[in-house]
Amino acid sequence: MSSPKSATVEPVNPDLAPIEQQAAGFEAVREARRSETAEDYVELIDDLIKAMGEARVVDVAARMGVSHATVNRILARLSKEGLVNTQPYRSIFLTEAGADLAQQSRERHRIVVEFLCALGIDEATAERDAEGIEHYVSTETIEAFQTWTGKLAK
Amino acid sequence: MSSPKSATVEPVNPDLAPIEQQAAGFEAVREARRSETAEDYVELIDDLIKAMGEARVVDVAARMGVSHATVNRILARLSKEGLVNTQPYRSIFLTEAGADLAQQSRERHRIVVEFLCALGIDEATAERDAEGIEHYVSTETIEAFQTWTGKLAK
DNA sequence: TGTACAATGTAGCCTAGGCTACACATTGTG
DNA sequence: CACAATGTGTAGCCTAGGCTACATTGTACA
Repeated sequence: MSSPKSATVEPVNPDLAPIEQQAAGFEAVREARRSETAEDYVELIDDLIKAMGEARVVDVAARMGVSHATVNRILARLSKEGLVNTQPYRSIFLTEAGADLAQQSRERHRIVVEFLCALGIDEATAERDAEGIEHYVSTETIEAFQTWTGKLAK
Repeated sequence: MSSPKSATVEPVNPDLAPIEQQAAGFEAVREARRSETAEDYVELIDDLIKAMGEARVVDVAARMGVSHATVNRILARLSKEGLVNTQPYRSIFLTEAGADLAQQSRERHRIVVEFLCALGIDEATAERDAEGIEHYVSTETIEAFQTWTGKLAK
């Protein structure tokens, strides 16, 4: 290496965050990413059941924009994790845990969208951004969003 | 299936978004996810170079909270994509494209953090949340954040 | 100068989540 | 009732990004 230095030490330069803190942050993001798929799927399945009476693989695939093979693979995982109940050639059902997660996800999603709209962002963009954002927002931030949506609305 | 229905058609129930629009949204999120790793790495590498004079695999690994093997694998991809220059056993350099990307990422990151802080969120939380959020925020929303940070600061 | 140690590189394994191609079920209809 | 069409399941391949274990290189110092 160009200059040997002792080892992985705290920065001489104070511009950088503490190592452990930064690493924990990235780990938290990776953790959030892991649950993202599950949240998106149970939320969509719940929407479909509410709106159409049932959730079918073909509809989930169309709305997620993926192949039905991908949906099947993910459903197998969600089933293993106790979020959905599936039987061959039957439509998809949420377990109680799955329904709870869907409910929470929908709520977070709603809060984020409403907040973005309160900032003056058009609804379509707010929807798109919320889809990506909602999984990475801490409880504190969600609460702040809620508070500010009320304040900005006046 | 429990009720046959014709096929994947527009919802009878109007609660659901149009299929193509929803699918495009999820596709956009997947697209953003693909560039997320690249952005995080070039930003970190740039930070390390600025703060310590060079970016080494061992430091990147410590700060990302992953093994050095993972860093090497990702550096190989970034190198293939023209974002970094690496030579065996030498420290890591950014290409011009990599430096540009780092600059943009840092800017987005800063805007998001400042906005969250303006909402009253403590800086540590703002930093953590920004790490996840910054990759999924549209240009419109970034601009709105900037505008509101000014307004809220008064 | 040799050698131990730290850093880097590499191989191989894993999960997640994409895909296509092909196999099998279900169901509406001729 | 049979069969075509649609939906569902499965196999196999790919990339990304985790890991551990082991090999190799560079550097510092005894």
